[in-house]
Amino acid sequence: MTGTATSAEAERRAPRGRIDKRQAILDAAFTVFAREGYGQACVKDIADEAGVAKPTVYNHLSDKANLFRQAMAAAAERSMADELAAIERLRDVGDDIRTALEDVGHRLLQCYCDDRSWALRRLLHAELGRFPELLDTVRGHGTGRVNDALADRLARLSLAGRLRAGDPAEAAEQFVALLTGPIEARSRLGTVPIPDAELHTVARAGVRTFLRAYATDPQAYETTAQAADGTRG
Amino acid sequence: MTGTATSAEAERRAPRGRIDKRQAILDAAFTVFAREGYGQACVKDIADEAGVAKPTVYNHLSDKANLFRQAMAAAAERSMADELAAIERLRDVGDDIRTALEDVGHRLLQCYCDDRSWALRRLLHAELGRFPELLDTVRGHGTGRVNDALADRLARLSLAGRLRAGDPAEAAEQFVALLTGPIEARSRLGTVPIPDAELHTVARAGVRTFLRAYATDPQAYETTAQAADGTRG
DNA sequence: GGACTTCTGAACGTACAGGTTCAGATCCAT
DNA sequence: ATGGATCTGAACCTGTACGTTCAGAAGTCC
Repeated sequence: MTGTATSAEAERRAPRGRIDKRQAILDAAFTVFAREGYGQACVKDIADEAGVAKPTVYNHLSDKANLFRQAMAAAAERSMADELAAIERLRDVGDDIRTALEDVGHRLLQCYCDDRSWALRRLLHAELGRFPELLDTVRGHGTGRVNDALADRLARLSLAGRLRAGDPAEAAEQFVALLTGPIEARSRLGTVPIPDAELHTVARAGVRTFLRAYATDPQAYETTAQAADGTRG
Repeated sequence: MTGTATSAEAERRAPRGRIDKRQAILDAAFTVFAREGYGQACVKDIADEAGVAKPTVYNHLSDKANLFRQAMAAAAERSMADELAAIERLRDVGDDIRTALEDVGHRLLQCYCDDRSWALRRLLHAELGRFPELLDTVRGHGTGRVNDALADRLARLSLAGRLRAGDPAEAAEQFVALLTGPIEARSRLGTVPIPDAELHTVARAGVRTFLRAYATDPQAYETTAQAADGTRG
């Protein structure tokens, strides 16, 4: 479609003998798979998107299936790294747990609402039947590295007496659920962008409920102004 | 899978000419789409699954796309009816809100964990790009009929002074999130069956957190024994 | 510059799925 | 039983996508 030689095209074609086409192919593959789904995506489109000839794709990655697996793995790695980075912020909670949790919640929601992140989950759901091993690839082998990391942070907070004692894994589960659950519906499964203000609102609401249930002194937080959000579709 | 097979079998041998094959076709279509995904499912397989010739499929439902839409709509209707029925139980809460909520939570989780229900969500996620109108079909035009119904019930409970006042839609959102979030991970997106005991555990945990945050007198519930579950993968 | 590797573009073989056609069988109503 | 509707099974057409092949161009290393 964009096949005619524009200047942008010339630039993309410049490094021709380079070996780093692989990354471009994987990126393009994820883009196309995300747009079309595994079944409907065709390798030619991926090659075009990557600015590469079709045989080059088969040269670097043997199969369409393998191409899909690799692309998903790469996307998952990036996505997971972002979320883990967001959680790291809980390593040094100041005086205000509430603000810290809201901050982390907001960052997690930002990761979660990224286009690539939505696409990753959509493709995971979609192709789990055909690629069962994909679940471990994406979640990071276990209950999920994100949940585990969050559980670790919450456990430390419990130990420090800032949160109620209990199963940290369960608390992490519920914390994430309180954030992502509402987003799923509001964004219409990722098809509608959510303004950052609404992400804040959802994060605040989630953390409010979480703290009411998990704070050692829930009443302490009830004084804080919590109304007048009014961000709802 | 066996369900449709038997019904298809029964129809195949008894009345061959007359009968609404339509329902059999829609059932079979959903089964096959659930197993293969839209792109990889082929109409021949659906016809076979329904015990019907291929032209008959095209006779009743013009397109593969239309076939998909109709099959999804039918499955969604059934699924939504089940969930709404579960929520109806909140119309007459006795003395014990906690037990009532746990009961509803458990029933909702049972609906949610049904094979067809998982398949419906998987297909929705998967094909939302190609069939955007599907979201309204499945959720029931709006924030989701299930969420709305639940919000109605919670609003009444708030008005009766049994739950804290606040946005009922938000409470419903969070209630559902606290239930379904943990299930998503535990069942590995529906690929692993969850024993009913674990559903109970998750429902109890979700309701416990929900009530700590939303009950008018949270302390009243803290006396109840809540430990010794130990159901975790 | 020359040898070696990689990439390109286009063609090819193959397989398979969507959708149609048609003659014959089956069913329902009268 | 007869007529009309529906279903069947198989063949058929067509488009498309996977994966391969190959000659030649372009980059890389000596």
